[in-house]
Amino acid sequence: MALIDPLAVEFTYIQIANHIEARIDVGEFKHKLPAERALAAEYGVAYQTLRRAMQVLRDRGRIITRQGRGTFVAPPART
Amino acid sequence: MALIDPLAVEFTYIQIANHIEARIDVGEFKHKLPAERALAAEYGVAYQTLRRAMQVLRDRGRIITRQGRGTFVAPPART
DNA sequence: GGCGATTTGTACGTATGTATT
DNA sequence: CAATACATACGTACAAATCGC
Repeated sequence: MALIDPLAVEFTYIQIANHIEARIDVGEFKHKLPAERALAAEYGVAYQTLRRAMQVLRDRGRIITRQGRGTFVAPPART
Repeated sequence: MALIDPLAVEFTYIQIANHIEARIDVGEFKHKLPAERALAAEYGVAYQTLRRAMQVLRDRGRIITRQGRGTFVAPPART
């Protein structure tokens, strides 16, 4: 599965952020997400690159991260 | 001048962000800031660490960064 | 309370790409 | 076209918080 294309228009960390967000939307991740380093390995990117993607999702309000605990799906924002 | 103390309570990139912000406030930087790599060398930290500090200042609304052009002091926010 | 395992956080140094001058 | 300057990406090491035993 050619998930990440380094030559794509979108940057790697944006592609990953979008992909993880889709996995949240589809219900694959309901509560706790895999460890950052596990996700980095899964996507075949550097840890710091995956951290960037996570930062994007935090900015989008989709995840909540706590040191030592993990990363969790954020409750849907009230509309 | 022991600018950055790796053993301080604040993280390196926060210390640097605060220090650069003070230099802006004091009028040392009025328009254009030195290049990121020059600042990294001046503070004796890695380029990516200085980039983090700059991100903090962008978040604080103190600077504006443009690829290929440089980093500039942001006009004061209206109150 | 201690200890180890797990997980996120910071920091480093480097390479390459992209935009501006 | 060359020099300058910001942007992304990699891989690594160590620190800090949390959890289970």
